[in-house]
Amino acid sequence: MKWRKLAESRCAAAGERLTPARLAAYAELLVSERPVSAYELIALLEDRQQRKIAPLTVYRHLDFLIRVGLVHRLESTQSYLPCDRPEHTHESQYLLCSSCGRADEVESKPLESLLHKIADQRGFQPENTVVEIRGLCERCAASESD
Amino acid sequence: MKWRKLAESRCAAAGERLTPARLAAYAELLVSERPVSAYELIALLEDRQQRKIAPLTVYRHLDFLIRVGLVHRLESTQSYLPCDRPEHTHESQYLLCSSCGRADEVESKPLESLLHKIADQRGFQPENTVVEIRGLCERCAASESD
DNA sequence: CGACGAACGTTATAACATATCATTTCGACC
DNA sequence: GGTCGAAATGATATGTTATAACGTTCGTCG
Repeated sequence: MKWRKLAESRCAAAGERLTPARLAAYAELLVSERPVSAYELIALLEDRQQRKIAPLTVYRHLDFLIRVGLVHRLESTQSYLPCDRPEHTHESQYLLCSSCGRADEVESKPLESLLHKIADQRGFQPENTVVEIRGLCERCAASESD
Repeated sequence: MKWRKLAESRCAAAGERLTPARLAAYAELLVSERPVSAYELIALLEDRQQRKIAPLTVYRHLDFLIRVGLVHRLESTQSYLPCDRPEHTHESQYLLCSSCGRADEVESKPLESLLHKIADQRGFQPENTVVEIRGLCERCAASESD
């Protein structure tokens, strides 16, 4: 249950309230072993809570979780997943397996500094970066070569 | 009209047919000074041709143009733009200005090799990479600081 | 000219996301 | 404890992005 304290401390740090509904959405992402779309998340929550949930509700919770740094959005698949390293805010970089669907979070300082250098050279002020490498993870690559 | 010959040669190289409808979609992207969404493209084409165009039609044309390497899709904004360097197939990296909406294509070999190195270290076989740096372009940054 | 596959058209629908406005909850302050 | 205001939620509707299914047309090649 370490994740819960972590979530609480992240929210406290951001001056935001971690309500039961927000926590429930976050918990659902945590138990999923791969990124889920907003509508998949709705279905999961409806199933668990046995009641209807409006899309907007879930989108609001996702926005919140992203805002406080507990969740990331994958742009190339329009899906959401808990941040692997929520201790601190950081830029996200992912390896996305097109076969099994899993996402592997990477944190490469050299990559980040290179991205900023590229932007700087063009007088560009980066606000955030999207880095998503799509391909086959080690396991799927091995089984495909059979 | 250099772009037309270029488009033709790209399609010929890919063993694909460049039909009038495909060319029209490509031309429309070329004259737009910023990335357009699929539905914006539909509206532009309908306006120019004075007839209804179904979404699927445009999506097929976009798929085609992407397949032959004439067009790129921006994942973080779900929009499409002509490739700046269609002479050869390559990975795309973009600087996206959140103020004026313009996209600036970058081709950084060091960045590409770093991305591949990161993947390699994890036994990951990349198929394609998404790199989109969002922020303020030089001009917009200058005018915001007024 | 006939057969085949690629491209296109039409209609419908699925998937993803936001707008608006009313209501409730919760913490801060008295 | 009461009440005020901001934040969160709920309900309903709608906007935006993308694909499915199926039939028709068009071009190429034998």
